[in-house]
Amino acid sequence: MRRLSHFVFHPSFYCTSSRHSSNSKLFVGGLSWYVDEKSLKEAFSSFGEVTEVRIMYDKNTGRSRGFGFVYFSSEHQAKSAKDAMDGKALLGRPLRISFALDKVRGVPVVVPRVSSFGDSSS
DNA sequence: ATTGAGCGT
Repeated sequence: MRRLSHFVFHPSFYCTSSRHSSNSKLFVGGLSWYVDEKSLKEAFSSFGEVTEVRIMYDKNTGRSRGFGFVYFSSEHQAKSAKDAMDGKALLGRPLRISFALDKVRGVPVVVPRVSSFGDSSS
């Protein structure tokens, strides 16, 4: 028996501490440059509850970059949608679905709180 | 106007 990679890493491997990890976030690529968020949501709503759909658009031309992100209510739905829609085609183009990374602007930044005003030496 | 792997404010 040829044993392929039985090592299935959890998507949570990339996130060490987060309320909403990437396990519920799906990176959808290979999208057509004419696909809208609503169309993508409609295409993924059949596999789970899509809470949010974000497609990256170009800042200059305004066209879609051909990739976006799909937010699911649960990891189960995201995984199911990925396993179901990954490899399929939308608007004539095959979709590339994978778990999104933890790229978020709201990074927990540590703010040094000065609780003592006795520091007069700047 | 076009192009086709990717990971975003």
